[in-house]
Amino acid sequence: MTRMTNPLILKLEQRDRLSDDEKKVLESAITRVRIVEADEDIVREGDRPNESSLLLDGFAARYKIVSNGRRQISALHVPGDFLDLHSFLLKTMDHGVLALTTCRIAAVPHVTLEKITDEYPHLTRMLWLNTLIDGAIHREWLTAMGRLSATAHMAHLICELYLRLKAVGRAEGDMVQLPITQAELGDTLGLSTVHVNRVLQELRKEGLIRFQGDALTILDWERLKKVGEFTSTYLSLQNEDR
Amino acid sequence: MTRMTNPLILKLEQRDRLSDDEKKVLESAITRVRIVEADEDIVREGDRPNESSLLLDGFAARYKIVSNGRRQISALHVPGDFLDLHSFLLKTMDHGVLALTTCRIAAVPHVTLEKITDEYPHLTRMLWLNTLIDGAIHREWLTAMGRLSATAHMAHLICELYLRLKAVGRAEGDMVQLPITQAELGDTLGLSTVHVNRVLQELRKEGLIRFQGDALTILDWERLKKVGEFTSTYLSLQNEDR
DNA sequence: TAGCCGCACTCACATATGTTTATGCTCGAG
DNA sequence: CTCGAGCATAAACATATGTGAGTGCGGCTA
Repeated sequence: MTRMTNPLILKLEQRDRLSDDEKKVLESAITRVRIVEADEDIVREGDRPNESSLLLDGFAARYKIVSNGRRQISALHVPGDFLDLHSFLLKTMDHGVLALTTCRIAAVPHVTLEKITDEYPHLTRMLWLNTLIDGAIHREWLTAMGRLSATAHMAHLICELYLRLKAVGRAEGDMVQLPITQAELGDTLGLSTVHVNRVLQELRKEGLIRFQGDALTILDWERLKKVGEFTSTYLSLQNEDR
Repeated sequence: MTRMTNPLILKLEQRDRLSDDEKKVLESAITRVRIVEADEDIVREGDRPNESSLLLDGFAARYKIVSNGRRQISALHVPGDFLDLHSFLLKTMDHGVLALTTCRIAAVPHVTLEKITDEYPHLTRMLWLNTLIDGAIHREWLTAMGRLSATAHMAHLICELYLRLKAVGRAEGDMVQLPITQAELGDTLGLSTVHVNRVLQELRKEGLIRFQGDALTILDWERLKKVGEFTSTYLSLQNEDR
């Protein structure tokens, strides 16, 4: 059940080389590990955390509630993702983070992060990079939301999640476990659940995906990418000096 | 015509104290200043810049083009903003940046940024913060785009731009110069220009704004904020230790 | 083993926003 | 002083997506 490697290290090592020293620093940055049950808040809007949460296992989402009770999910997180690394410098949370499934979460104190920025420049850049990738994903979502059809947007999201899960070793061939309800997908894409349903059926009918229970299978990667106008550049999956 | 203070310093000093030393480093980080005419690209998608562009004067936008030629603007920039600080670590541009008006742009070499991360931890955190604010704005736009009506979204954008311009000393009372066409606003909000027009007229009719030529005047700040469900937390306008 | 709850799925209908096409400013170029 | 380009505005009509009100299945829980 316990993973060998800290999934954050796995994630960062895909983007650049980490020294043994840096890995040790990251490992020891974790103070405590806790479990958060599905549908519980991990951080709340308005909080001023003194530690950042690293997702070790499970799925989580950043979200905001607007006046009429509608919800928008602005980020979906998979193991290896920092959920609120930005709270280290932004201080006040401008959104909440909730567990979509049972989550295993490691805490990294902000004082430790500060120490890293004081003493480990390259590691600092890697953490900075981590938040920059979040930003790149936000921009991609904005484009998809503003200018793609609902179907294309959904295809795009599926491509992204598949690659991100694969990058942290959570894909089994063409299949990933994606324990997200259609209502949650709607809150992510800015759609009603009814329309999410319509759109998923279209992707299924086109033979692009299978989605039974939590198991999402990519049936035709090339066509799915084309429908979703997906290119993976923004995920920075290249390993290079940073 | 020339501004006394580097507007980046103005922007950062709103968020935390900068030492004289840090300010000197920022000032001398600039190699050359260039002018880019309206509608010209400042950086192109796919580029791998070895310097980042700091906007000294003018308006600029990050954008992406999708298959059918439609365009989505994922960020609007005002003086003091870094246009592609993220290219320092992301390396490859996943979007273009274009000048909306004539722009005065300073170049900061990536080698200089690397040196800053090696030697100036606090200044590094301030630059990191700068990109985190970009990210916070992206999230806010996602929420507005996904869950607000077109009218509310427009009101929200206007509130944000007003505050951001004011924060770098570009507001004259309730008025700001906003040289952005309705087509560009549409590409920002994910709307057609026709609908942008409808929505602006509604805001005018409601007595919330005046928008003549480039001059945007806030007539009723409180109601505009309410219509746009706007709270400024995400802009991190608080001065505190970071 | 019954019953309930969450979730996927449906249908009929409503509407916010898009599309197409056209008009008339305003301002700069010549 | 005229012309044309770019932009804001307008009206008629089209459509993607939302809303409201269900049904039914599968898996917990008592």
